[in-house]
Amino acid sequence: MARSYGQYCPVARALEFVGERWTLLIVRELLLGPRRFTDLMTGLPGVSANVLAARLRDLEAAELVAKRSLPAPAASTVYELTDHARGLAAVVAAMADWGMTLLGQPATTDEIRGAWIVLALAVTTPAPRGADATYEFRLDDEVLHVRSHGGHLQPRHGPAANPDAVITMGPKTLAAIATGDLDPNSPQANKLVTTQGDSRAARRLLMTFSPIRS
Amino acid sequence: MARSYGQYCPVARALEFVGERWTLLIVRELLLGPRRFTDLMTGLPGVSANVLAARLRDLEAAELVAKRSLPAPAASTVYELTDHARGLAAVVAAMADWGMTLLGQPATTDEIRGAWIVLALAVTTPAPRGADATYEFRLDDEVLHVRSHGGHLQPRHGPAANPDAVITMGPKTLAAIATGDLDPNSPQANKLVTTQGDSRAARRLLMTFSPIRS
DNA sequence: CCGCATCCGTTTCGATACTG
DNA sequence: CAGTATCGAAACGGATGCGG
Repeated sequence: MARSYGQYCPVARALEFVGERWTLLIVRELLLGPRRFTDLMTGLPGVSANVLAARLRDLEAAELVAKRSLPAPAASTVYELTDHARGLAAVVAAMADWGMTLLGQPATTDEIRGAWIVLALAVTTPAPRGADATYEFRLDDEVLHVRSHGGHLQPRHGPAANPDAVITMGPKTLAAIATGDLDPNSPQANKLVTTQGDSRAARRLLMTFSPIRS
Repeated sequence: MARSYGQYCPVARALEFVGERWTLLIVRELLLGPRRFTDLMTGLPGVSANVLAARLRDLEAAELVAKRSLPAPAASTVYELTDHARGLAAVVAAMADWGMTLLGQPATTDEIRGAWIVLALAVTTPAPRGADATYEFRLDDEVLHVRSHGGHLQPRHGPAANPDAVITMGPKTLAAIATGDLDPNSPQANKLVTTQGDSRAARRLLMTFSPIRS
């Protein structure tokens, strides 16, 4: 298990479980749904297999992650968050909110995944209550969807079963909207973003993703 | 500087700044006000001087911490958070909130500081708007105060200039209230807690610190 | 005393290679 | 696909030393 801080403090205790390198990023990946080992490897470029395996072992021992065997044809195992670990969504959200302010321009060595931006936006953006809807995002070859439900935006891996709107763009374009570098209402954004289905709702969602400018 | 994750993701970026061991606990200490190097050493039992010095150097380089020289008589330097770093209060709050659920009983090797519990409670507890008040806490030899202002509870090191109420107890008693192991209205709590000044308000504050039981 | 810097043994990380 | 084995590099932790 992880090294203790020897402090009777909730913050220190939380860090003993998720404070090690890569751990919170694994949680980030699993917040969008169950994943296989190799899915996590590709979603976490830079991590090495032994570290990932060690973290998953520790998280499983702490009952924050459960290993589940998929039924018949798929013959594979997936990792998923337990209910207790889903409480970490607030921690990841706070990190995403603060981290957005210092994201800046991507370094040449930075990998970009649409899932990371979608997650950050979804967990930090309040959704209108009572107006449930599902949006599918296609960001290069990544497909995800976001469900607006109960005042929250719930992001998920994979396509939506019955999306109200489909939004297609590059992950960098979405990042530019998130950082405020690109106004989703600008003609420039219109060239970079394609919407299908309820385009009006899709536009409204993208506008809520744009930070308030002073 | 800290090692990069090589990911263009707000969460990863935040972790590059505050994800290393001890860093977020240093922020925890500084959220209650400026501190000298040795203050931080005693507030962070277990940290070694070289690691603390290294973290402070990195935080200063990232402009999250500023080193300030105290005027004439005190002839000393203090570290304090910059405005940007104060945005981490939300991260620490989320950690404290989640960590509270797994705090349990203190291990025999655990140090206990009243400041840790007061901070955790203050940042996770909503305060009534429009009813500003100042509470002084005396937890063994530690003295802190909490100001209710604008719907938030602002914790601080040291005594209050003009407290509405003074609350005296052991840090473990406060922790027991925080975890729900002790009902602040119980006769047992009455024996362990002393209040001066506006005792009614003090009781109300302690009740808001108690988690909702199901 | 305060605020570190230096040294050194131990632990952890990261990259690559290898296996059922 | 899902990891384990190995090994050099980096980080951590504890002790000591030292200038202001």
